[in-house]
Formats: sequence, C-alpha cells, structure tokens
Amino acid sequence: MSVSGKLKLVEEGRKAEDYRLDEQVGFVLRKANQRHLAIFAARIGDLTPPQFAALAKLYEVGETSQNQLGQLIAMDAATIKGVIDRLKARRLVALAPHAHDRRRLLVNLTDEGRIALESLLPRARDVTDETLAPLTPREAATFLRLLSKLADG
Amino acid sequence: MSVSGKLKLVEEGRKAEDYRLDEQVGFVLRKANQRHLAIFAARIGDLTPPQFAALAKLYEVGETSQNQLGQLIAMDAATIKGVIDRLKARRLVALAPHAHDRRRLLVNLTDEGRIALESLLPRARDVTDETLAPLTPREAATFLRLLSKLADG
DNA sequence: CGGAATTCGTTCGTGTACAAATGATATACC
DNA sequence: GGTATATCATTTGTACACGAACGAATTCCG
Repeated sequence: MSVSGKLKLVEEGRKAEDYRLDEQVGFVLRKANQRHLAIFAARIGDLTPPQFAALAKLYEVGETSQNQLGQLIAMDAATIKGVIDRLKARRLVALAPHAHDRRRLLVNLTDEGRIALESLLPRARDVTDETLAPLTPREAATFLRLLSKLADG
Repeated sequence: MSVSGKLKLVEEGRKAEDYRLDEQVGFVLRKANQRHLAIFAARIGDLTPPQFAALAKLYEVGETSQNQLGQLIAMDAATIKGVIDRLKARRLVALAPHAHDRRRLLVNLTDEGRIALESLLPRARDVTDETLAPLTPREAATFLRLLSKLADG
C-alpha cells in the first residue's frame, strides 16, 4: 500500500489491516449456519432443512397455496417450487387445484408426510439442542432473542 | 392425530403442536443470513460474500494454495474452486504453480484485485454495521460473542 | 527403496437461493 | 364491459454448498 493510502486510512481512524474477516457478523453467521447444517444432516439425513421446514409449516397451518407456503418459510417462488417438487416426488405432499382461483396450486401433507414429520419431530428437537449446546441455557435464551431481532431487521 | 399418538406425546411432556418452526435456531439463523445477504447485495452488488471473503483473506495472508484458502474461509475444495474460477475470470486473482509441489496451485491477488478490495473495505464495514443495526452496541457485542461460540462448536 | 496412505485439485450430481422474464388468470377501476 | 394492474406459478441463468469419486503427485513407513 502507498504511503498516501495509509495516511488516508489513518486519518479515518481505521487501517485496512484492521478489517478482520473472521470477526464480521456475516462471516460468522455463515459458519454458524454451516455447523447447524452438519448437525441437521447427521440427525435427519434423509430430508434437507428447507424440506423439513416446508413439512413442519404445512403441519402447523394446513393446506395453503405454494407461494403462500413459501412466504411462511421465507423462500421465494422459484425456490419453494423445487422444494415442493422433490417432496411431491416422494409423496410427502400432494397438490390440488384451487376451487375458485385457477392460478393457485394448493399443497398439503399426505398421510405419509404427516407420519414422517411426526416421527422426525423428536430428532428435530435434538438438532436444536445440539446446535445450542455450546451455550448455557441462559446464553441460549439471550442468543435466540438477539438473533430474532437481527433476522427481523 | 390418533388418540394413542396424542397420549404418547403428552406422556413425554411435549405435544407435536409445541414445535414452532419459527423459534428454532436453524430457521432463524437462515433468516438472519438472508437479511445479511440482502444488505450485502445492496451495498456490494458486484461481488458475492464468498468472493469478497476470498479476496479479504488473500489480502490478510498473501499467496496460498487454493485448498488452504478454502480452509481459511470455511469452503470445501469443490466450492472454493468455483469461487476462484470466477475471480480469476475477472482478473482479481491470479494462479501460479507451486515451485516444489506440482499438485498445488498458488492463488494471489492481482494489483487490480488489491485495489478493488481496498475500495470495498469501507462498504464492507457498512454492511456489518447495517446488519447489526437492530441491536444496541452492547447487544451486538454479546451477540457476536455467543454467535462465535455457536459457530465454533 | 517401494508400496500404502494422504493430499491437491477436479469433476459430477443434487439441492438450495435469488433475479428476471413469461403466460395464465384475477382483480381493480373507469 | 373492458382494459390496466396485480398475482400465481413456472422457467432460465448464475452462484454457492457439499458428498463422492477420481487421477496425479507427495509423503509415510516398513
């Protein structure tokens, strides 16, 4: 780096060397997510987190349209479509036309999907527990509260 | 749900309806990540977070092998390759053979890459700030500490 | 020295993610 | 009633992300 470049940064009170990637929220967020993904894959190998999220949300709210389901689990239309396609291929969900709106596609759990989800719920709780294991219960509660504030903006 | 199924769950002290997807770490982690991605894209549209991470880490450590760089920023061999390929196509990094180990490919910033990174650093700080904006400074510090514990297992 | 185990980079296949464009259908409003 | 606008689902293209398998090169060790 040139001398003039250094001076400029020093005047701003920050040196380029002060930027440490490993301490940036985005970077650590990505690593935390990676660790969670690995735990999820180890315990629920046979379904991905987005697929599980779709089933769990359908279990909560019952039949909805494809896009609506996407909004509920924060996936855009293009993404939810792929997820639903794969769940449908495995007969965990079924699609039906909407009675009054021919644009809409209603999605719902099949019996098989409901049974699968119910059997996975205990393991899903274990995934959450193991992910939070590095924290004390008190820390975990604080963390979740702050994380939610961050996620919701 | 059948009556016997309900009884079983009650005996365990947890009802299936008690599982709320929106409160699970994994789900909120994914949403927080999404929000960060959007902020990053708005401020540094022209580079993705993985690409930026690769440049920033090269800036920190200087020339390294491709896989080593991947380890430093938590990307597996297959992923880092794509990232490097795209950075190389834009001449932000350059590859060179290793002097003594013919398996290795050394990666380094080009002058262009160094200049680009330096000009992006202030905006990268803004990305971090905006991401953490929903928290007070004190909360942000706590959050980062707990997030790191979580990420490192 | 020489074969076994490792490491490095590459490729393939699958699964998110999201922007942008598109066609079909609904709704709004004039 | 008929057009402008909006919504729903789909498709295309780009970019991670990771498991698995692979060849080439290196290191380990008997």
